[in-house]
Amino acid sequence: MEMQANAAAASAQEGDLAAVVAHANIAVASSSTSHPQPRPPPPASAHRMVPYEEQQRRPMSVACGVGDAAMLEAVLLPTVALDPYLLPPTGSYGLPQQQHHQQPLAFQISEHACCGASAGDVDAGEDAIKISPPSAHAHQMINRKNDVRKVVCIPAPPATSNRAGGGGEVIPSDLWAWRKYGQKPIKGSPYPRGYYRCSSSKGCMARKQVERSRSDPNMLVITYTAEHNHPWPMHRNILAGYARGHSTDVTTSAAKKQKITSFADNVASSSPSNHNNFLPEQNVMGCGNQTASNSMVVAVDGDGSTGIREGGGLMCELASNGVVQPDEVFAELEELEPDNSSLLVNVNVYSRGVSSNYEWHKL
DNA sequence: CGTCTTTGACCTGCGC
DNA sequence: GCGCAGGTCAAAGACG
Repeated sequence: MEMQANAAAASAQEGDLAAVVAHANIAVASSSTSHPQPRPPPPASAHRMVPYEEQQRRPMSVACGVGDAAMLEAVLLPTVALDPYLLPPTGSYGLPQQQHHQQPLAFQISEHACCGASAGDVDAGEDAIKISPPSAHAHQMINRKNDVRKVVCIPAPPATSNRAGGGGEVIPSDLWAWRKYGQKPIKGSPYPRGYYRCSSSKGCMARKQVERSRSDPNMLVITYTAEHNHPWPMHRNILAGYARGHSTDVTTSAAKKQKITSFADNVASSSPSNHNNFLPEQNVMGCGNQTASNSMVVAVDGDGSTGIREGGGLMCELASNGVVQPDEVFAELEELEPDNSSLLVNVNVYSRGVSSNYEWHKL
């Protein structure tokens, strides 16, 4: 366990974004795949709002401006239950059930999310992550085939033309392995819509559509359709997707990929006991210790009335007694991946001088 | 070699 | 029934 956690930290020190993300993924995957069984619905407590006053009272809090669901996922996943369309399993797949219930879950998903009535008419005017809660019917769409969709609006990285003839869209990873199977121009929108399906499992019906908001090109509208019917992806699929998908935007090399793959393979082939060692005590991003004071709040508000918000961005606050220190990880990310920093949506990191205290602000 | 993106063709649902 | 638009398929080629 310790060795693997150290490997993650060591990789972070080497400044490889892909490796860091991969390690985060793997840490989750190694835990989740220890319990390959159908995922239960997220607990109702997942959407409990924590008053701002309570957040302020919390010692050793972390406030982070986060604009990327993937970022949230990578950082917060081990202790957070989020939209099951977005996150890998955290219930029976992930944390042991007991700990899952003990978790003072405080991940906030606003019910004022901006998601529109249809994927083609989403107004993503708010500069914040907007995630439709699984239980909120107002944020579930029924398409013409009567399947439920969920829409996520996130700040979009700047469009690039990283491949000749390609759309050049930079899609923030949500850590599932997606394979693009189509792209269509959408009437009334200058931006094409990309179609992705889960590539982790052949039988998985999970799909997502990605397009820029026609009203706010700085926002990406991601529509998820169907759920994953398999555990959190691991081994090489997710890594291959990540490495390729960002290869032209993120500094990569054969050596780095080899490192990532090797790490993944090692984890994948390690014993179940090793898998369990990643979580929850020493998860990669240090949100692990399951104590009553270890909580996290993310408020995504549409009206500013709940949660904490600053400068129009998403504010996240958490108190962490984690083992691995995230400031190192994200400082490395920011330092070494300037071109990819947009994927992290300006998550500026600084330390307060106390090892377990961090603040991330969108400045 | 495996997995990926790209892209034109095809299929399907919906409105008129 | 027809046309439009959205969604999917599958072949070709790129990438590591």
